[in-house]
Amino acid sequence: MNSHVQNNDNPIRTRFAPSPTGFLHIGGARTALFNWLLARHHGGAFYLRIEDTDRARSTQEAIDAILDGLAWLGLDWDGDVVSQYARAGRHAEVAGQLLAEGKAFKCYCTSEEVQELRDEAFAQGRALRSPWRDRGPEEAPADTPYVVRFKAPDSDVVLEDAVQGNVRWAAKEFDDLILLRSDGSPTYNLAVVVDDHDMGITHIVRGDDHLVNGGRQSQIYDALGWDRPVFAHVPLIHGPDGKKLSKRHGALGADAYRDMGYLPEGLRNYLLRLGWSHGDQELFSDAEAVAAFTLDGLNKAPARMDMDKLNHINGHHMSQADDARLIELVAPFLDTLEDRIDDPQIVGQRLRAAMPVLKTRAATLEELARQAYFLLKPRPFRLEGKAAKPLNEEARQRLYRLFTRLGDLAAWTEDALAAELKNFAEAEEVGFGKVGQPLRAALTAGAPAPDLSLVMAFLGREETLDRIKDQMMADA
RNA sequence: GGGCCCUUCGUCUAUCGGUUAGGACGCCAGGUUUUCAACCUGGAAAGAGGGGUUCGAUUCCCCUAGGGCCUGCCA
Repeated sequence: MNSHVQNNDNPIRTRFAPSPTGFLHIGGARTALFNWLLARHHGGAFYLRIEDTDRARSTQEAIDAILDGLAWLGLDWDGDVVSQYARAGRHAEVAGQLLAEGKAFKCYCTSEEVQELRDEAFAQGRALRSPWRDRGPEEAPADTPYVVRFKAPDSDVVLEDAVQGNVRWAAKEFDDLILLRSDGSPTYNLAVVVDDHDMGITHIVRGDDHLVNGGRQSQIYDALGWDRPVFAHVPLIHGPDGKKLSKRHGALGADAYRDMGYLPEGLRNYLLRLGWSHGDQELFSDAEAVAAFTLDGLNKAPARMDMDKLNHINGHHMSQADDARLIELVAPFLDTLEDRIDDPQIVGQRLRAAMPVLKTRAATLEELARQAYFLLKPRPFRLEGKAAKPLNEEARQRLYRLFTRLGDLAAWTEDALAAELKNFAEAEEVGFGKVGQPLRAALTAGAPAPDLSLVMAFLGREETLDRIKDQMMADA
């Protein structure tokens, strides 16, 4: 048990709080996953809040993309989505309280003055301090715009982070940060603290790019006399080169992974193991993940994206997935295949028969479609190049004899077919290759496919015999 | 410039002072073999460098190097 587990009187409440300036990228997806898992593990609640206080950069498209991404990943949130912008009044109210208590002040500096102060602070290796923090309101110039700044405390700051441990900063490292802009709107650090407090958030799991903000926000919690939540700053995901994750290295939206044919549970499992571990266990079902996830397993070092491992893990979940669901999910990928049978009844029949086998052979839905293609190839088809090679005159005559025997076969099952092929090869007094190669060519034209007895079982007697006949009758 | 965080096989990681440093992906070899996969067996592969502390350091401390984050009237 870790020290952050809450008792039943104080259930865990987590949140994911993206700013709607783009899609749900892979790092955000992982952060959301951790928060979701933590809440589900403890039987708590997981909330979604959109940090849209920057009106110029927030878009409805981005909000929709994030919601879609979360929904696809299966990370369901509790309650309504909270808009931070809609809570601006409450933020201003809290800022007013801080002002009244002398923990914040109005700063009348012009942007030029601030720039000068900043340069000076920078040169001295300390954070910015506004001269207005100690001036009385009587000195305030009339009709001059002001911002409300937090009066940075003089004491050092210690953040007790569940992942990073205790992190300490000297008081001079934190500036008098702006709480309310000159137009009265709240800034990030104020809004986050107020919202997390009001929403009853107990655990904040987010990227460690917010670690310093955790220090700043701690000061605000303390100034307000509010209990600080548990902070857990998780390392960011890096690209394969160890540098910041770039688009070509997988910094894609969740929808891009969906379009590449990954299963949500596959991506979830992969993301879970990126920066979190549970002994030697690599593969997790959803139930296992929920049961095993605690903050203890979180790692401190950044992890790199590895598509090979994603493929492997996704492949495992493919083989575990429900057949009917896969048939549905693979449809759009089948549509990208050229020249295929599209009779829904035949397609459905063959896919249902073959799916239990096909799904163990593919890492993604895209690959599953390629593996299924041999089922949907319209006949008659012409063999070309390598695929045509096994079909010499001798092989054609042998195929004819096989054709006859298969036509008489009583039961058209995998076992019966396997036995029949074996018997046939023995009767012909040839190695199985002399039978299998031409037969495979005739049935699949070189397309990837499973064992031949399975191929024939999936295709059915009629289609199998027709495909063989096609090649017996084809021009040499 | 300042502050903070990070550093075990190529990659993801286990190890909570004493291990032949374990597992997974990938890779290599072999097996299976009727295509492509899958699968099975085996193999190569790691504590960034330097100081300490200790009977003993991957593990604790310091320095260096490398990487990252913050230093906005962005979040």
